[in-house]
Amino acid sequence: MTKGVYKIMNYNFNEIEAKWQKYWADNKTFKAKNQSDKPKYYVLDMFPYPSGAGLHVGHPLGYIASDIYARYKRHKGFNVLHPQGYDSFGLPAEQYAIQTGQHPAITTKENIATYRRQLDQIGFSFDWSREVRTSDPKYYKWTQWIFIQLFNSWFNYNTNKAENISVLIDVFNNEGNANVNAACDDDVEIFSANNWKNFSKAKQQQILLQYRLTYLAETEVNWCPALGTVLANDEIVNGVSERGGHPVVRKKMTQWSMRISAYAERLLQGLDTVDWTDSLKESQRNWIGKSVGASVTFNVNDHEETIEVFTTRPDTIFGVSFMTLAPEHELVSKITTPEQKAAVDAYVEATAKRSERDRMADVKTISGVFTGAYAEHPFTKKQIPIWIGDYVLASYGTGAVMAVPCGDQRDYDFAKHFGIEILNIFEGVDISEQAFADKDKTIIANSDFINGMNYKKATKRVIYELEQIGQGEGKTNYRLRDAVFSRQRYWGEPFPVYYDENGLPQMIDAKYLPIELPEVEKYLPTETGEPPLGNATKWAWDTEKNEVVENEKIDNKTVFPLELNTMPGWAGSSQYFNRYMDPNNDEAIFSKQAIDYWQQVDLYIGGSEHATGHLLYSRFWQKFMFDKGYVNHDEFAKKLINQGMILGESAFVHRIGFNFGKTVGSKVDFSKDDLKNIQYLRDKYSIIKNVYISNDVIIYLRKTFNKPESESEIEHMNLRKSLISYFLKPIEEEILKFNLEGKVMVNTMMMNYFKTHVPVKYVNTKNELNWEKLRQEDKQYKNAEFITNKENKYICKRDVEKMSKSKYNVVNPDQICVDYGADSLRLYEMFLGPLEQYKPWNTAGITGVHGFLKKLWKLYFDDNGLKVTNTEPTKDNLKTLHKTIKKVEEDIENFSFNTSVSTFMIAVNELLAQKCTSKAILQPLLVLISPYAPHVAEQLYACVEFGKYIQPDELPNDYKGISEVAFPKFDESYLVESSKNYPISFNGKMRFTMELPLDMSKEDIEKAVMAHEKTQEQLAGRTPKKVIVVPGKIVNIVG
RNA sequence: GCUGAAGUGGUGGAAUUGGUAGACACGUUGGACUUAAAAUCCAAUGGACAUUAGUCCGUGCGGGUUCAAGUCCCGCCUUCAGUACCA
Repeated sequence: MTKGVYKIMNYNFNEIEAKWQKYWADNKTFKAKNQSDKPKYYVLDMFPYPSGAGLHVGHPLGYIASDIYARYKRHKGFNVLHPQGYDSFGLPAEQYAIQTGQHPAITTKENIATYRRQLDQIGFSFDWSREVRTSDPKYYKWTQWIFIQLFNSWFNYNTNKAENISVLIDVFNNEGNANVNAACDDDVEIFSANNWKNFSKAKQQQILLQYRLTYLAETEVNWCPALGTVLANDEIVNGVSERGGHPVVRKKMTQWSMRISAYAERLLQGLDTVDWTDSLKESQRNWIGKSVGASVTFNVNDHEETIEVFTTRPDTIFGVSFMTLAPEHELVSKITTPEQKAAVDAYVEATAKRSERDRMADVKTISGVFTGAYAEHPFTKKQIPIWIGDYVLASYGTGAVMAVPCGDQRDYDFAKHFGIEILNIFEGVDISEQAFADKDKTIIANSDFINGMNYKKATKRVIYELEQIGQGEGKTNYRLRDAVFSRQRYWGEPFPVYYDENGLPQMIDAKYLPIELPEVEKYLPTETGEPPLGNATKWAWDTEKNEVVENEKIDNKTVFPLELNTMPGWAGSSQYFNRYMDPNNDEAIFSKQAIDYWQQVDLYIGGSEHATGHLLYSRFWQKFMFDKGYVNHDEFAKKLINQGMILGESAFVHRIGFNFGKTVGSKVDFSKDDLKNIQYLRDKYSIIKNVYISNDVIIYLRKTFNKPESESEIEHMNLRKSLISYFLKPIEEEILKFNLEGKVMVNTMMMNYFKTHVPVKYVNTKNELNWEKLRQEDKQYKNAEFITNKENKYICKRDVEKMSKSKYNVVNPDQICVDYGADSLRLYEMFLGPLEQYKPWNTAGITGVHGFLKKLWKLYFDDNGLKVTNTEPTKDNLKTLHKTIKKVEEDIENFSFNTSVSTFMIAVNELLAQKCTSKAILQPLLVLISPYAPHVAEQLYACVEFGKYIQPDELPNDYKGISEVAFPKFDESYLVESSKNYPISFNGKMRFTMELPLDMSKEDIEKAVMAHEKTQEQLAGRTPKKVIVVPGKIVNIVG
């Protein structure tokens, strides 16, 4: 047999896939045009961070789903935009640079090359001409540009949108700031127009900074001096850095912030207009954390200061019996009485020592101290004791609460604990056991002017009364904080900012962008604690030449120092979806024509881990861009789907260890050496190193009977004993050697068990470990001893976990593409289960879909070559095809890709059984399959088209391929049946089926069923009480 | 605690507005082909009882509605994810 013939008859996926991938690339098959008569459709994936580890099988899941949808939409006649790029700034590359000195740009480039190779081999229909990389100066030029736009804007609450800062300056010039209703810092001073005009330029700049959408502010951060960097909360464990265990201190730093809080309400409202999952919307709502209530001002006895609190329950104001301040509250030191000072100071100090984590974790302990001071109730003028307590958080609201023990469980617990009065202001409610927090059932009592009112009415009235006496107003509070936008890192976007002679930030004119990252010797912070950019020698801005110049030229007259911080990871990803529309534009972030055509993302697919980070910041920037008129939608993604994670099946090897007990008794004396030797034994045998025990043996060892009774129990314990004696032998020898006999006891009932991850590639589907190979290839196991079971097999324990390098359970798609092909991989990833669900990966199962593709091939080719003919399709052929069209179309529209794969399998099984060779069936079938398995579909489609086996390089130049062939039209008439196999149930239980015509009347069906011999058999002489006939569905006989 | 998602064979998972539970695969077992292996093909496969016919049980648990419930209602349990002393 010649090789050429061999190729035709068999499904040679490696060759087919490589050739078609090249064909698509050469012909720019998936290049999207910015102008078209077709309707547009924008399908987007969350772009990846190109890590050094490359892709594992979990990564492409969402990309495959979006690719299927994109290809489907092309078949449906849409002009589809389906781009891909890289979120290529980030910490791992910088970490690697610190360790090796390798420039992050180089590692990033290499990693991207790996990603690209891996993505290409899966056969995605990406338009690579639109690729973006966030670390590319051509791209981050526009990230810097947006930063400047934000700097030059402020948020006007009256118009509820961002406006140009010049508008605000005009207002200041005309009337000062008293009537400005803007998102701004808390401590803005009130000034008149005249004041403003007389302020120095520097002072004016400082004031404007308090209004800008991006601004410099003092922020409290977790500073790690040893690492020279700020750490996130979860990078700190027990008060020291997770990495290296260095001390961490709270420190105030001047950093750029983004005034996202200005958009809190619009970010919340906007959620109602997008088709995103409920869980995702819910997390964003939680994150924004809107609460409606009132702010109330309490006067403090004998002090000028007042305490402002926020409450969601102004209706319970007559139930206030004390106030609680956060220990950090600035008033604490001012109002504490001399008698209470010692106690308060001690409490404040103790609180400061506890990390935020500790404080949050410890919810049960009630603690607090009385300050000795009293506030005055705004209505009753009663004296209210002021306490401090760490259940009140300085960072939320005003850091103070009016405590209403009867209506709030925490206040209730606090009051009970310290014996503070608990007033009951609820009609007919017992509060002797717990607080009553149900707003809806509230009827107010003992509350002066609001007695008998419900929650809503009372709230309204109290706010009105508070406003009358000038001690409060209705207020809405948001949990959403402004976002810190500075990072003390090298590998991020530089700010287009220099600092003038007054140390105030100035924006570099947009026409000089990008400001490129400078070269540095070291990627670590400087010795003086400045960010890594502080190492750059050429990092100053010349305002005359408008270029970056050497630091030594800084004279603070025309040459100024540049900003040393860089932007955070989310900067580059917050507008990338719009940049894809026109990614090579040097004149603008995108052309008007491009944004007018593509509008917004129609379908966005990505992981749910970005729910409150990327997806919130992007919405914020999009709303800003909308306010400025750059984009025409204030939500960037119409529909969003979260793909679930693919989990790995980790494998474990086991070790055991023994515990040693000292013999108790007055006769036993332990010398110093004895104690030392016992410690030595404990250290050595608490885990027996290098001895690994098969999991079934471990299960055996773990099963013990304290009082073995039955024969099998006794036998089990005897066997166990002999097994253990094997491990005990060396230990007993050492005990003898140290003369410790009789002084120590080895506990064989309570042993220590340890499990360790072992690379899954050494474990087969029967969970057997190839320990010989492991010992050869992994140094760690070079001298290891493996205790096997009776069959001489070593069995591993398996567990489903997140796929990660550290768990040794990653499965690489490269090998799968080699062994089974990209089409098999694509089908299998979809076949695993619903897109949004978490599911474990099991490579063994891929033979199922691979077998399907081979069967598909056999539908078109046999030993004699192509089988497809122009014969008329049979009724059954048409039925199979149209049933498949219907189901697949519904499935894709519902993103239920797993069920389509089954549908294909059923269709191919049926057509093979029908011995179908009809082109009229077999060609449209390929269009259905094409989004899922594009390579094999393209190949077979071309073969059917030209009536012979044909290679991509033999195709005529004007051949268009399958990608834009119209999706087959579903025709209901082929599915119309004349009869139905009715299930016949008795009392709801199906007993047998009966073939009956569909146009049969209810009465006739009943007659036919009753006449059936099996019906009489089932009834056994009984007369049915009732016969339910649902035509076309079911017959149920009751009685 | 709150919010969201989910509990179906040995495994991944199907099941439209309530209407034949377990589609389609994996795995397992048996068989065919082969010197053998691979590949391929055929058959069986929720559990229990039964020679067969068939019967009973079965979608996390307990109730309910209905001729009929995996699906609807009420009350629980478990798992996963997010979030948290949010005033």
